[in-house]
Parts: sequence; C-alpha cells; structure tokens
Amino acid sequence: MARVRLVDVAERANVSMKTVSNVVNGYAHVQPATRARVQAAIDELGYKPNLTARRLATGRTGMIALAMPEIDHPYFAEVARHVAEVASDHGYRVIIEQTLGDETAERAVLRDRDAGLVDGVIFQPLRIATLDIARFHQDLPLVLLGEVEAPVTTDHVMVDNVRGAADATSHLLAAGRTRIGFLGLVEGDITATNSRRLLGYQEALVGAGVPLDPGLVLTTSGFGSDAAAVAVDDALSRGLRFDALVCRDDRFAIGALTALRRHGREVPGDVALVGWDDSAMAQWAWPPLTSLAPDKHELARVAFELLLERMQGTTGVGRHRVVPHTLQVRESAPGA
Amino acid sequence: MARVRLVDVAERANVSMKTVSNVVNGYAHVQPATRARVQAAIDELGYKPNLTARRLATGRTGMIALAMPEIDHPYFAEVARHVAEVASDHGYRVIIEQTLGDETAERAVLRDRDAGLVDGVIFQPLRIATLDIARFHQDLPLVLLGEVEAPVTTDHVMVDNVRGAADATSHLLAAGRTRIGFLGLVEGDITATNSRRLLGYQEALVGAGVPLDPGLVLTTSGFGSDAAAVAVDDALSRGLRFDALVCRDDRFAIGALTALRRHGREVPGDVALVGWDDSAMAQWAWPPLTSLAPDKHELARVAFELLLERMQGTTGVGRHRVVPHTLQVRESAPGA
DNA sequence: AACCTGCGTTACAGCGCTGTACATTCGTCG
DNA sequence: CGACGAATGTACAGCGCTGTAACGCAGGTT
Repeated sequence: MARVRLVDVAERANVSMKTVSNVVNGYAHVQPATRARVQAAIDELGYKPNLTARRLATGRTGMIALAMPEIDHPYFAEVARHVAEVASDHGYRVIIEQTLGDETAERAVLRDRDAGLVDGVIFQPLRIATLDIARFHQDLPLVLLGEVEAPVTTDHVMVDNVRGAADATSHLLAAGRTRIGFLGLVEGDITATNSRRLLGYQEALVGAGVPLDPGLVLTTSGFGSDAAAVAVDDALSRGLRFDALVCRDDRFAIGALTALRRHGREVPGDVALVGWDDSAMAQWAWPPLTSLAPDKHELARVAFELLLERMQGTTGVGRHRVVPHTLQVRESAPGA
Repeated sequence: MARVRLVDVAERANVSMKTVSNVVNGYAHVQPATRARVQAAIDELGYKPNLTARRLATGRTGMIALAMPEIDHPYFAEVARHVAEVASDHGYRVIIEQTLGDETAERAVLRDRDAGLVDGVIFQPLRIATLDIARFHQDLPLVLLGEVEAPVTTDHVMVDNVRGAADATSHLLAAGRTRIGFLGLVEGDITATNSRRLLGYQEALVGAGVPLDPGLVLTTSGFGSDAAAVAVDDALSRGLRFDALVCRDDRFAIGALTALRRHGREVPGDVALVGWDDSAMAQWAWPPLTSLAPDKHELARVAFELLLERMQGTTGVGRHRVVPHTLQVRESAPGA
C-alpha cells in the first residue's frame, strides 16, 4: 500500500501540487470549486501530509522537548501534562526527555546533539550549573524551569522559593507551633532550591522573633522519601524535639509521616507537616498534607509562552518570571 | 550563524558528501586516514546531522508514540517511564500523546493523522472498541496495551486480569475474610478490564465454596477515587456489611479508604483492602495498600519488542502476550 | 598480459513538501 | 474600451540527507 503523495492528489484533481498544498494548509485564495475538487481527491485517496517532508521544507518541526529529571515523579508528571496541553493548543507536540538527574544527559539536552529535531526546549536542570548552561547552550530556543542560576541570556520560570517557604513557616507559627524544623537539605545537592527554601524558613522565624536552632535543620542523604524517613528517624532517636516540619517537598513529607508513625507521634497532634508541590500524594496521604502549591498550570503556560516568543525570533536578555503559589491547607497542618 | 551542513564538511575535508555521511553513520569501509580527516572537519565546524533530512531520506523517524489516557496518572507515568527507557536503549525517542479518554483523540491516534511522524505506536485505549481499532488502524505498526479485545491482526500486551483478581481475592480468603466485596464496576464503561477482574473475583469465591452475593459488587459513576468513595459511602450508609474489598485499582482503594475512615471503620481491622497497579500511591497511602502489581517493566519491554519487530517488517496475525503479576502485600490486607 | 575481485570513494537522483517567481484570468475603473 | 491590480494557479528549485550505481585502483589469478 504505497503512500499517497501530494502529487498523486494533484494528478487526480487536475491541479498543481502547490494548489493541493494550499488547500491542505488552508490558504485563503483558492476557488471554492477548486478547493472542493482537491478535497474530494484527498478524501478519495486518503491523503495524509508527510510531516517530515514538510519540516524539511519549512525548517520548522512543530515539536518542543521537555526535559526533566523523572517523568514519573508526580510533580514533574503534572507539569508535563500541563505543558503538553498548552503546547498542543498552539499546534506543538512535546517530546519528553528524561535526564534522571544525570549530568551527561543534561548536557546532551543543551548540546542539541541532533539538530532539527525540535524547535525549542523547556528544561528543568538538576545537576548542571550556570556556567555549563551558558557553555553548552547554542542557538536552540531554551526556557529553564526551577530555581536555577540562569545565565543572563536565558529565559527562566520559577516560584519564589523564599516566599513560599516563609509562607509555609508562617502558617505553622500562626497555628501556634513553636519548634519548627526544616526537612531538609540534601547531601551533595548543588542546586539552589533547598537553600532558598531554607532561607525562607529562617526569615519567617526571625521575622516572628523565634530564635534559629541549627539543630532543627535536618539533612538527608538523597531525594527520596526513604532518605527523609531515615533523617527524621535519626532525629527522633537522638531525642530532638519539634512540633512541626517544613518539608522541601511532598516526598519528604511522606517520609516524615512514616518515621513519625513508627515513633508513635501523631500528625498533626504532636507534629504538623507542610509539604511542597501539592502533588497527588498530598491529597491521598493520611492525613492529607498541607502543601505549598506552585501554580503548575501557570508555570507551564508562562514557560511555553516565553519559548514560543523565542521560537518566533525574539532576542534579547533573559526574562525571569515568577509564578504564583498558594498554601493548600489540609489536615497535616491545619490553620489556627 | 548558519547551520553547518554535510556538504560544508565534505568541502573542508576534500571528500564527497557521501563519505562524510558514511563517517557520521559509522560505516565500516572507510580508510582510517580519511575517517580521521573527516572527523576533524566535523569537529572544527561543529557539524550536527539534521535529523529531519535524514528521516526524509531514510523513511525512518526513530520515534514512537506512546498514547495513554493520562500521563500524570501514577500507573501510566510509570509505564511511560519504562517505555521511554526501553525505547531509548534501542535508539528510539518517545512522543507521549495524551488522549484523556477522549474518543476522538483515541481515533486520531489510530488514524495517524500526520503521516511520517513516528515509526510505530504503543496505545492504551480506554473508550475505543475492537471494531474501531480495526477500522481506523491503517498500516502504522501498533501494539495495544491493556485488556482490549484486540483485532486478530494487532499485537497486544496485558496482564491476566482474571488470574490477578482471583489471586487478590484468594489472598483475602486465606486471611480469613468472609464477606468480600468488589469495587467496582464503572457505569458506562465499555472496556473489558473491569468485567474480567470481576470474573476473577467470582471464580476465586466459587472455588473456595463461598456463595456469590451480587449486593457485594459495587458500581461507581466514574474512574476517579471520588466516585469510588461515594460508592463505598452509599454502601455503608445502606448498611451493607463486608470485611474486605477487592478494588479495581489503587485509586479506587484510596477512595474506599477515605469513605471507610469517614464511617469510622478501621483498615485492615474492620475491612481489608486490595488495590491494583502497585502505583506509587499504594506506598504513600495509610495504611499502605496491598496491591496487585503488574510487572510494568516487563510490560514495557514486551510491548516495545513486539513493536520493534513490526517496525522491522514482521507481518502476520496479532500476538498476544501476558506479562506476570505479583501481589504486593502491605498493611491494608496483611497475610494470614 | 589480460582479467577478475572487492574495497574505498564519488556523482547524482531522489525522499515529499513548500517558497518564490511568474503566468493567467477576471473584475473594475478611468 | 483598454489598462491595471487582485485573485488564482503553475513550474520548479530547493530543504539536507542517504541509497544506488558506477568508477578507479590495488592485489591477486589465470
């Protein structure tokens, strides 16, 4: 079953290839009669345009890449969904690249090893730093996601991690908690996200006149909830006393939940917990997690919009956008 | 900054375009000296092959589509991750299409509206039935996922839903449960998944000499956990008595958990719960869910392998593969 | 010496589409 | 009534790559 080509349709309809092309692409100035004849030929032959050929001719691929550490992490999966939807509204398809936080994979994203695959990239880096981004990034339109020290030339979308952490902390203070811990820093982590959130946590405490206790800042050995559970376990075994934890994300909060339960502590009775990302886990955990909710839809929308402008030729210095967040209050840390 | 093309490299290295192409593609019979000269030219000019052009010339895209109802559903996200990894090992990239369970979108997947975008499709249908699949599917290699009545010509990978449900039910029987319900059928659902699972549940009960009680089969109004919670709420309010539920998936189990909690029933004390998918939710839920675990990695591997063979030209009747499952036992339904 | 063999390489014709430049027709206006 | 611009359609040259056929040449065979 040989593929039907433009020229086949053209022959059938007794017009030139280009006229068929015009019909397919909805070009305005085609006689209704001609259009009808061409359309009939298209339907009869079951013609479908070959995207690859079109791409070669136009130089546009109509695809963007979305590169993230893990596509099955709830937060990233949700962001991916929103990006795919926004892109689709604008006629773009999305290729998802999973970097698994691997430095080589992240560089490959920037190097654009194979040219002409996508028109632009939305990229949430995990391991790679500013210098590398500037060094490896070439002329492919790029928008960065997350708390990255983006080079001055690169567009960038994030939430205000300092404000977010401060909001979470203030919520706990307002609810009467006095010994609030931060979970947590991650060993070997070079991104700024955690330190920004830690800063927000500290600012809120200082702002409320609560003395900082370095012992209340817990460090984990990794990004998984297991690592978080171990850190909380350790703290409890050491006899550390706290009545609330600001967690760097929902996974950590889940880990904390597990550890607290093992030690017979009640949530929120003994310890209140705030997570971050407002991912599906926050809703289904027990008790459901109060969680700092970045506006993921807005994040995707803004990121795609910036990228679209770049793809359309906008040049100039990098633009930095902050998307709003809210605190989604649930049982793990109820209001005052 | 004009793009470097093959011909530019060829000029620089004083060879023909084709020789450069041979070097780029690792063709064996190239003199080491020539190869080195060409490679040097490539490096100096920073040449990167244009994938679109290559595709047009070869007719292969090196991409497959993965079409699923929702990419941020934990189960699908995990499967997507595995598919992406397997595909990547074989040099393929994955485009993720989200159908949102929309019939039109599902048909579009099969119709392959734009030709030449991908070499094959892995597709988990939700709404579309056998006839439609046969009708709309054209010559694009296709592998179906899930309990579908696949047309005889189409490859297909699934878990044994009857056995799985029977295993889950037997586990509950072995643990001494006597009034075991099934949650649930879904109104308007036309796929076979639920009815197969219901069948397995019934077979296990009959096999153990437990009389079937139709009242213990609950029907929900949708696929979300909210709908499941409503169904369980209703059953409890009606005074239905049961000491275990086999749930059609983890989302339903989560919904059941919510409803039981509202009515003051303990899990697993009063009611044991078995989910399905062994998605991440099963682990975060409290109590953690015993869940029927399809081997998702194997599912992805087998599906991709079948697709690969089709893309390489295998023809013939559809092959049906069953991938193994295990019962992941956690607190919501402990062993005997 | 004439002939083959096979490696290394080249020249060139596509792959299927769109952009550009140009030809034709038509309605309208001075 | 001729002229001119807009509307409509055509021809053809690319887009950048790979497949194919064919060529030159070294080394071995008869």
